[in-house]
Amino acid sequence: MPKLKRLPAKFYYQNTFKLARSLLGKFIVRKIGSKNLIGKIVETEAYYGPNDLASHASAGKTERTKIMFDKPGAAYIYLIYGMYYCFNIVTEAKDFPAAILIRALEPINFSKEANGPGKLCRALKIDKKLNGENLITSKKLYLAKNLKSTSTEALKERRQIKSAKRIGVDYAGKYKDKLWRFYLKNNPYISHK
DNA sequence: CCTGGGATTTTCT
DNA sequence: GAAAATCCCAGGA
Repeated sequence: MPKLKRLPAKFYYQNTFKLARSLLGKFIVRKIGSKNLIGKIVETEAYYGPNDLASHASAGKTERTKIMFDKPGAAYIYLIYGMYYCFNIVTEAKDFPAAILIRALEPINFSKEANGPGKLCRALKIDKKLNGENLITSKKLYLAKNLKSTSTEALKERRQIKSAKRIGVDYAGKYKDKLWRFYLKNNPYISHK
């Protein structure tokens, strides 16, 4: 088990695309009762700004999407296809809508599959009750890094980052082919190749 | 390898 | 009333 340290507010205050890459190799900690479920992030997707047609925020600020306009470090969680929740991390300054969808985790101390945004939320028991949760202060859900990771290990992992088209957004016009999905090359837990 | 459909419900038009 | 940032299963090539 890696020794983990919660990521500070500062971590979330960086450009969305940089952050989407920085998140790879970091850990999600989900506390349920006295137990922690821990997974390593291996795949992310960026949704950026009011013009990105793949983003919910392109339709404007609504009851559902208002969290995307919040400050960095908020959790945006929504129900998709009537069955699955998706977990996102809000980025960019207040009132600029952007978020990063966490698409896949490598399970560290649990056995359920988490290779896909819906499966990930099912495995970590993330639902709408956690929508708007502040990841910087929350006791139930937060992000962390490996305290013992050396700089050479971190560098090695950085070199494993690949980018690709986002999944399931063929309707998004000129935004559908943006290479805004990021994943760790050769990691067996990513949702798509 | 690929394509298509069903499950299930919130959200927006 | 249709669509949706998904997943799983069946069937065809």
